[in-house]
Amino acid sequence: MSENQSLFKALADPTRRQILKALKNGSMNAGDLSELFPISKGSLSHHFNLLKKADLVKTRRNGQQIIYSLNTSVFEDVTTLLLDLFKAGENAEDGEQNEI
Amino acid sequence: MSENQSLFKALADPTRRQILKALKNGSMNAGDLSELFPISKGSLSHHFNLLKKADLVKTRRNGQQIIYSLNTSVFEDVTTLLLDLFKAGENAEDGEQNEI
DNA sequence: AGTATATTTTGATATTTGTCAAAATATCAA
DNA sequence: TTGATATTTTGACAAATATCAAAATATACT
Repeated sequence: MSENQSLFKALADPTRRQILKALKNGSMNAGDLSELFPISKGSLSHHFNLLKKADLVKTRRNGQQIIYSLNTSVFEDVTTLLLDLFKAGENAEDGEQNEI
Repeated sequence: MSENQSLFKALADPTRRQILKALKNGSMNAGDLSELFPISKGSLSHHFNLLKKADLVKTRRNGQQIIYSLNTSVFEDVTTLLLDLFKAGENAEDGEQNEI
């Protein structure tokens, strides 16, 4: 799957958007995150995985825990992609046409 | 489906993003759009419908043709939603918390 | 080594999504 | 009104997705 596609797909699920929102003000481990959602830890882990593949979150391990945090640098990418979708005259330069 | 959800879902498909991109520099009718894509007109019409529900495109009829154009005002909404997802300290105001 | 805790992975399943072909609808033009 | 063109709608189907329970993995503690 293309990089952009995995990014848009990752944003298309409400649970994943809630996860991002929960991480806005600081990192959280998987267990604490799981208490915010009424789904199994397995399902949540699946969502973490998609967010990670889309480069929307970073992880580090601290002992038994996996700590998730936002990868805010991707935000700029999303903005660029949206501009590319909507704004006439703001096309990607030749040869670096953004994949849509 | 919530307004935001239909918006994110609509953006999650590559064909639909291509449609938006094709409309960036001006409106097009359904038939001309269909020549840009290797899928049936029925399938394309389905995509048009989702884009319309997400308020990403507007339509008008001109005789037998349906003319699609971008609804650029929604671009601001998307930007707001993304800020709400990523930027700490830029939360929606109380009582008008953005649905995610 | 053995047990407990945190998290991910796997396999199964129900739902959603994108697609096509064919039927239906709308408009135009003779 | 009849026929042609443009588009949407419908019904069927395959592929993708979200979910769960259970098994597997990784780390910590005694």
